[in-house]
Amino acid sequence: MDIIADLKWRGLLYQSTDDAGLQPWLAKQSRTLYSGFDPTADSLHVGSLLPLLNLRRFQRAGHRPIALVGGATGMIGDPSGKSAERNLLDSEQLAQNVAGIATQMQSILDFECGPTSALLVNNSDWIGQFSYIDFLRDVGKNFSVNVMLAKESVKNRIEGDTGISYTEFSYMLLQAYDFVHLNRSFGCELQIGGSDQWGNITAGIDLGRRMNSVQLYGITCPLLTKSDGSKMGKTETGTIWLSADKTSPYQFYQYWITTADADAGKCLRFLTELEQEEIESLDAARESQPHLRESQKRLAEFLTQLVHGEAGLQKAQNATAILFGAEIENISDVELGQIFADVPSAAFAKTLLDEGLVLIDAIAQAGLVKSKGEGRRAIEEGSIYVNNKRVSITDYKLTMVDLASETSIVLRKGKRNYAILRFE
RNA sequence: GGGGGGAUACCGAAGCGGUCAAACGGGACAGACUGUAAAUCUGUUGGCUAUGCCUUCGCAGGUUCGAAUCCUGCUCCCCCCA
Repeated sequence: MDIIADLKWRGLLYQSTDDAGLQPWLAKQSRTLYSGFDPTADSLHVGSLLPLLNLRRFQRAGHRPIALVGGATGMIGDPSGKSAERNLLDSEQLAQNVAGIATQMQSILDFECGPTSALLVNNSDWIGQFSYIDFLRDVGKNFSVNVMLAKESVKNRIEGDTGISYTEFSYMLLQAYDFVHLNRSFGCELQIGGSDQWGNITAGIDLGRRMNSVQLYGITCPLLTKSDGSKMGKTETGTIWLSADKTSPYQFYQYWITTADADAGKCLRFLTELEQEEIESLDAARESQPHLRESQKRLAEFLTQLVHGEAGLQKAQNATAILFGAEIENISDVELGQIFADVPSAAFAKTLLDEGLVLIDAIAQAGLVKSKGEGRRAIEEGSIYVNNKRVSITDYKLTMVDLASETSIVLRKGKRNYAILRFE
């Protein structure tokens, strides 16, 4: 199956600048394409997976991907899809972010495979060179404000209440120039991005025609949204990051395991490389035996392995097996330490166990509840577990018999909030 | 500059002298049911040394036995007129 057909059945092809011509054009020879990433943090998050995987699909189909990190444009802020003016990042923070993102991309794109090796570029390398006057003369001259005003991203902001600053208004020119620069430097001819990037992509194509007299291509994919309308990759507690330091492999795995049935099919198509046949059989299984949650398991497995490697996946699955298993007992400190590496913990003196440590105090200090009053309620409601065993005695005291390992007790509130108590 | 309205817990929003730690809705957190899903149902949602005590209704004062509620001043927000 060729790349376009693959994208199509996955539902990843939203718009393209040349529906008919694209397929033969890509089939003819290896092409160079790019997608941009915003360095708003020192790690990518789940939202970046989709474009990154798309680059990867193209790479596996024999094309050369370029991941562009917006070191320069990140200082401006893309108005597309945003209702308010962006906060600007300072250049030091930006450099740090770019570095962090670069290492993460290496697990997804192949940077050492000969002619189709992925490239990582930073647009501050060329945009930073420009003087304002030069930029206006060489690039700005090619833009019609009338056309720019008509672009969706700009129009929305002008018609909305927030308005748009001159800075963000100019964003489009920078991204358009990126495309032209990559075309000149690397022969890049195709830009891919989310559907909110359409205006920026076509701006780049126009500019390419004017400045380089070349025909460039662009395609967009749908934005990945959840069936309930909320954003993929965000939870109430925060963003799901690709960095193991920010989101542990276990948490990452768990995020996908709990994917709603309604979203699972879409996620499998958008975010995995499973074959059509397998995905369709997972669809069927989800219909007939939803409780087995095969789709969610495959999804979590694929993505955790991709982002955190085989070792990360192992850790996540191990932790899952124990945490969602039966009562925890006869486990070693070492095992416990690995499984609960990212779980908050509190340390106490071992002697406390002799007279007994009041459970309410323990869960409060471990951070499972905000106050003792809340802790009291939680126990009354039956939402507190010691070593995965429910305890509903309000004045329960932890003693030596509650140790799950040599020195630790595992506390849990609700389904999946854990804390470790260490007694040394 | 003139006139009017408003500020209440995570958010929205009632309350307009005592029975107010403050209705109701949303959210959140739990429990039941399930499949670590969705939907549904139930409970909880200021703190504590806990049948009581303490701190909260924009800020600072005041009236009163008693104030989120009344008065004075201040700060901020919205609307109308200039």
